[in-house]
Amino acid sequence: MPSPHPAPTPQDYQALSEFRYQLRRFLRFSEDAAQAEGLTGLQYQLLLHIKGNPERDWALVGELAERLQIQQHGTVALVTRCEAAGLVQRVRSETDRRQVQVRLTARGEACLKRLAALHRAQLQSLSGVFQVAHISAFNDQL
Amino acid sequence: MPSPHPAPTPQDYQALSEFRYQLRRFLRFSEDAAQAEGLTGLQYQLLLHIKGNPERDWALVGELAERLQIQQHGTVALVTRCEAAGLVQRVRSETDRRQVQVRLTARGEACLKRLAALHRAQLQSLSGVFQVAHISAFNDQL
DNA sequence: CGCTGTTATGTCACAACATGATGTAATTGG
DNA sequence: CCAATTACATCATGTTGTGACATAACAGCG
Repeated sequence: MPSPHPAPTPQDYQALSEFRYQLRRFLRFSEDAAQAEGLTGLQYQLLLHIKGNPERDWALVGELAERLQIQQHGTVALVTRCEAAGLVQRVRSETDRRQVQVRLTARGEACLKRLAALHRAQLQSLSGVFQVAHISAFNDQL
Repeated sequence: MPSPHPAPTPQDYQALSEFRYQLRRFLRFSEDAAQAEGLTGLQYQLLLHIKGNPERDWALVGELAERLQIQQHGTVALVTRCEAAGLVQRVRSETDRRQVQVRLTARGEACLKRLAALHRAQLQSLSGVFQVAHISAFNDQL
């Protein structure tokens, strides 16, 4: 058994290509929106994951690394850039002095608020786009 | 009117954060799968967009730039790296000698075939994940 | 035909990003 | 109290994406 998967059909290639295209278009929108606020796409995502935690208004470096799916030391560098840009603030944990709590500054919060509103609107207008690729091309075959 | 959008709710932030998290997880899968074949995620996408064209078995640099949503000269560099890796081949167009047709090599085609099969399986198993974020959290409010 | 503007690709320098290798301080477990 | 682990950090390195710019080929027009 050389391959555990059946060979992709021409329709598979087309659907995968279209899916990645739509994905890139959304990420491009996100990147451009972030840059209009003076930040990068990654910096926006970092702020988003701090604010997106339902339990606390801060996040640990390691938690952010998991949400961003990058290495911890990549996150360290990103937090440093965000801190230099005045978007977040490092606070040493009282209970465990190894930990660093990353908190939003007022400026970070304001940027995030505007960007999140834009993204919410964009995703609402895109409802269905991401499904199209895999539902119509893949699930139809099931 | 300072803002054309209503302020995001805590649920909006959570849903946006979760959506980007799932997106990153998928992209991480894609990146890892590509690296297991010895290429990068971008290189896989380039191959995919060549093969994903229903009309031809090649693509112009400019067309690839649009599908990848990056600048043309960024695409030039990517094509050069793919060519160096033996995945694609540049062919000057006969009809318009400004144009360069990017074609898959046998090796590129083989890598792509395996990666596309993996991605198809992964997306099938993910059916619903991308919807979850914006359908459940956004569309419910409409 | 020759001039101009546009299109398609390419080059170069630069900053952001992601990783591997490695380090340091704080906490935990025996 | 020592060893192992955890959390964060630094450094050097390679990839990536962009802006500024260059080159070559086509297209339209007088």
